[in-house]
Amino acid sequence: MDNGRAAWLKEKMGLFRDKCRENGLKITPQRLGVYEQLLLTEEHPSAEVVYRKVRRKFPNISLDTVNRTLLTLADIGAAFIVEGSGDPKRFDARTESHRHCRCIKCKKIRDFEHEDLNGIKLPQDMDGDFQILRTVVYVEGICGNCQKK
Amino acid sequence: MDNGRAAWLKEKMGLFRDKCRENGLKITPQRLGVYEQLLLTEEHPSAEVVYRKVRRKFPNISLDTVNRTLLTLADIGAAFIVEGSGDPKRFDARTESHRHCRCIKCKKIRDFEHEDLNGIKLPQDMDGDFQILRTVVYVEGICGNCQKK
DNA sequence: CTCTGTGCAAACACTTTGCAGCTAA
DNA sequence: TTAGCTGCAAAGTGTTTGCACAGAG
Repeated sequence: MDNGRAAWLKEKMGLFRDKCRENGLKITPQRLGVYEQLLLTEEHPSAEVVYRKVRRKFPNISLDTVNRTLLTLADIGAAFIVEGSGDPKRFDARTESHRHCRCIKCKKIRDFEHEDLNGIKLPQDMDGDFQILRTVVYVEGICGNCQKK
Repeated sequence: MDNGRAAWLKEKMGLFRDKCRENGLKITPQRLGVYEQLLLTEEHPSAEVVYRKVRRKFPNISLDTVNRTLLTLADIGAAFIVEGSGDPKRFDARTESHRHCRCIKCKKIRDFEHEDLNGIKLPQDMDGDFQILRTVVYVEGICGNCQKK
């Protein structure tokens, strides 16, 4: 099992190097380290968490580098920013069921209704004991206004 | 139309007063002002934006009050915090399609797969020109661990 | 009168930016 | 060699907390 995982890791790292080259990015030890830690963790870590892990291997790495590297990874598609996180809190007084669509450029949020989304059923017991409070469905994209620019 | 809207607003504000009483909250001008602004706007404003609006009517209100009031509104169910916003960015190196479920207490995010969610179709043209980049579906709730506490 | 809510200020957490030196290609 | 990357420091933004006073009940 461990062997399989080691091989998987090696392959992933190789693909990552390729991806860096394709995008004209230099292959630095820090970059490799950050990516490796992100691959090896099951959590969906914040920059801070990655930082703490990477520092075991690169004691001199800075939090900024981790931060910038993670954003770079997201840029070239080697990682994702977990949906919706990061911006200031937004509030909504509409209590009826409705959906949001958010422009990633100007951050505007518009409401919309869509039938298919309302009927979604989820596993009521995920691994036995996760109490579901709400199911979030929304759409991210670029609004007409921002496309023109 | 304006009359209809005025009546609607009056009714909403009345219900809000009731809700405050039910929850043992005092009815203060600031609280009413914040809620009213949130009702009247179509955007999904941040605390800052609400603050600027409310200040036209209550020049002495502070940003903190707006902030706290909005959180209180969310607490008693008079408003919602728009999904996923507010926390630090989180990253994920898994590039295959999968879903997240997030515990609102400990902020842990776990992956899960669910068939129904993958087939979702969205209106390809919302109001004509919104370019959809991705459809986000996730589940919020309380994980087994946090329920025990 | 009492106790919650408000306003102010300070602390805090996370992110972003500028710059000088370093290093992969 | 040189363009891009790193590390450090500082500033910016949004949120939280502590406390004294004011105002709702």
